[in-house]
Amino acid sequence: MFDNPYSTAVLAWYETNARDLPWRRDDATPWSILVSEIMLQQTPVVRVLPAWEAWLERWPTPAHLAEEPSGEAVRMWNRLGYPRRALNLHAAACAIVERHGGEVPAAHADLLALPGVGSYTAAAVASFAFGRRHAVLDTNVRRVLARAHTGVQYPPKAQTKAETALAESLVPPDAAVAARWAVAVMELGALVCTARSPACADCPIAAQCAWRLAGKPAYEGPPRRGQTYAGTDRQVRGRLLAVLRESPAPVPKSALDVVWQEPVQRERALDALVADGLVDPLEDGTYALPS
DNA sequence: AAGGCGTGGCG
DNA sequence: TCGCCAAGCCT
Repeated sequence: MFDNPYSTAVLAWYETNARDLPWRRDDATPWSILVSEIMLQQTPVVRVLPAWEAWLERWPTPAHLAEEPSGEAVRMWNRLGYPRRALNLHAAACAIVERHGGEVPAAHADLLALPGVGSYTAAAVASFAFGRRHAVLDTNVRRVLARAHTGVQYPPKAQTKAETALAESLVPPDAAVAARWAVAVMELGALVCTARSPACADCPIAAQCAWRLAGKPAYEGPPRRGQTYAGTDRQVRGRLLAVLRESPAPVPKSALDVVWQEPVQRERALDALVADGLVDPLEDGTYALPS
């Protein structure tokens, strides 16, 4: 039996508080929505906006991207971070052309089969682009439900079955309403029920929020591990790839060697980039983005 | 299933 | 300052 005590207030709040994001406009396509979802994985909206515009200007359909070498996708990705997403998007475009006649599929299972598309992204695209009824559970929604429903400040580090079950129990029966609920509760988490300083005074469900009613108890549990960056392989990979992105031609290894002093770590990072398909070692000893 | 994978802004 | 955080995915 469906009982979502938050949906009416959250939906009404969304009507007047939603951001005007380009991938939410009427002229957004399933492809442009898929691109936005991949770009938004672990990446703030403000940084995605210009990248999304440029990407769709150049590749307005999956077929346009599929025609190009994967390295062009990596180059276009610029400094968005996690560049394997560019490779995934290129491979997804190829798969969409080969398996779906160039049209982004609407079925969750078909979306899930695309590289770089996990359960969240598949549900988001099915919901936002096609109006399908799915639980859309991202970090924003997890935080809202942790607070409003469970009464704790933060969700657990790894997503649990209980969270999935809760999210599914809250999906409105009607598909169109469900899609609206999905984007609305995400937006609430992004704008009001934020991680560091939630604006409870502006929250449409503050009166029903279990965490607020309990006096906003502080998070209890294992320390949430922060990802260090300086000195890691990730930083080295980032520097190596930046050299290749910025060079229109293949580069000699000496151009890569200068970005990191320590040779063992440098070689390990380069080997990993090659293994990941982000870098192509050419026969003449130079390196390039993949073709 | 815990940890790797980029980047940059903010409190 | 520097740790935390930002519409996760993959192995």
